Amino acid sequence: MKQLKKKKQLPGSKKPSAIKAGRKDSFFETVYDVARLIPKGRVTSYGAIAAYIGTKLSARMVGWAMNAAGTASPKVPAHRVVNRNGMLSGKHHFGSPDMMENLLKKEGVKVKNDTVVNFVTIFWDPAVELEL
DNA sequence: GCATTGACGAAGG
DNA sequence: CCCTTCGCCAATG
Repeated sequence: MKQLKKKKQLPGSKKPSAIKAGRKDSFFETVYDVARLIPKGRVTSYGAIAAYIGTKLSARMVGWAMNAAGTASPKVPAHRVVNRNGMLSGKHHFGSPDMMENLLKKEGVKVKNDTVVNFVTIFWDPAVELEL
């Protein structure tokens, strides 16, 4: 990422993060909860979780939460979460780049070239499955 | 305290 | 159709 100081972040852009009022206290815990609900052999995308939570405009935060997920008490199945292309973007964060693929394959998810083959078929959308 | 980054996503050129 | 840029929000340097 080059990011040559394109626009500089505007000072004071701190908006009240209205995250699922009444759900979890932390935005992260909400993400963990949803991630843990992902059935075995199924995968979802960061955007799907973000949309379910309500922060679809900030799918990045979901990925960020996943980063902290590694330190969560029950390990969050972050390996079932991929980007909208079905690509295992966060495989480098599992300690080993092969671990994520291995885990997915173990659950019956076919991974080819760092990408979930039948991603569309096994895609698990919390907004649909859970029907908030 | 400001600048940069980050496991994304959608839109524009 | 591929690549670049912007947006969002939080954390880190």
